[in-house]
Amino acid sequence: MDEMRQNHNIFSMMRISSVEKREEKRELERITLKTENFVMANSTFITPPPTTPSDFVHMPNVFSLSAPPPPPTSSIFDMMPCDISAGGDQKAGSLGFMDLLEINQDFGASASLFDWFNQNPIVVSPQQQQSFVPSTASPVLETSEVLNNPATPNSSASISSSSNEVGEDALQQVKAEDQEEEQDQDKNKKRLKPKKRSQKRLREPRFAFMTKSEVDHLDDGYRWRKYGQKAVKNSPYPRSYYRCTSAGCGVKKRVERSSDDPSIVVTTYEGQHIHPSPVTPRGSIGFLADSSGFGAATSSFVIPQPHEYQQQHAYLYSPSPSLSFTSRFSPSFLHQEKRLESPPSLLRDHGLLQDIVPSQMIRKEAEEE
DNA sequence: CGAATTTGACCGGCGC
DNA sequence: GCGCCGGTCAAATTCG
Repeated sequence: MDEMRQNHNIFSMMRISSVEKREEKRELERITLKTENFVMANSTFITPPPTTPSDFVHMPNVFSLSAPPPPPTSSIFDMMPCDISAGGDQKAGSLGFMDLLEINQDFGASASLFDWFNQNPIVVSPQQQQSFVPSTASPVLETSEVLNNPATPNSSASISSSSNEVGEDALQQVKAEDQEEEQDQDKNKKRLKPKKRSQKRLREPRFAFMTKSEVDHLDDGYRWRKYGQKAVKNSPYPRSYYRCTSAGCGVKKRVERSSDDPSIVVTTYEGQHIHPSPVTPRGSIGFLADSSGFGAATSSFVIPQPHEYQQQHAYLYSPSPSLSFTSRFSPSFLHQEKRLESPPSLLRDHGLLQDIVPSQMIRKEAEEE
């Protein structure tokens, strides 16, 4: 486990809307791949310690597509191809990969990310998800597909109510219909019997990570079962689909390798684990065991943050007050180093934290002000 | 032998 | 309506 983990270095992540317009999705993917050109060109990321993904970057799923990508640098921060202020999916999202990374979090007054989520239920209605207008609205939104996950006791499902009831009704109706149809068609072989698919699929919040790894399927402490693989358009590399093997847990993830840079793996989580990680990595507890960010988080990780990093995060993720979620949420992804037992200087020696404060970033900050 | 993976078919949404 | 495409299913196959 640790060994595998050490071979993976997450250098970016982005949040992905659960209800994406295809256009947005394609653009997102395009940009996602583009980012690889900006990332850590000089870094090898072979053996980061388990707690080193200091190059974690939070990226809202809806980028400012018009924003030109930054020039290539070796900085993890410079790679961000988007204007965070463009808003984006502000739902609470998946964080499970943090488990793998043993990343510590700090959510201000909250004892943990999970606590923070509990205190700040963030969900997005499909309408809101589709528009994603950078707004000054509170990140706390109403109704979410998240709520449609019947097996998500720890999520903010309590807000959902009506949508859930409707969903259950529909499900029962669909089930009844399925029974009838299956009786008629069960003699048919493969794939001819209609399944519950007739129910409109409701997407869970998605959360994507870009990692630099030679291994496609990153070990994040959960057990996954591969259920599909598809060729990716414009890419020689296939996309693999995995599902959490725990009973009742509908978390999925898909893994694909960048066509531009085969060393880069894009892992997208969807849904929320309803169970703790079956494999609890050393020093990993609490919400980290939940890849969705909502689930079975119980512990707290409140570790003093280096002031300098907070400043960076403020710059990176809260260019506007409207991003209260993002600005509070995402910076913590950059705080993995908080938990490091070794000082940052050590990491720099390994090339892990170098350029953590790129000069270019500082310039940008000055420009924006 | 059970679990996991592979893989081609199928489903459903979406754009034209 | 049709075709494309992402996502899923499930039988067949492989693996441990």
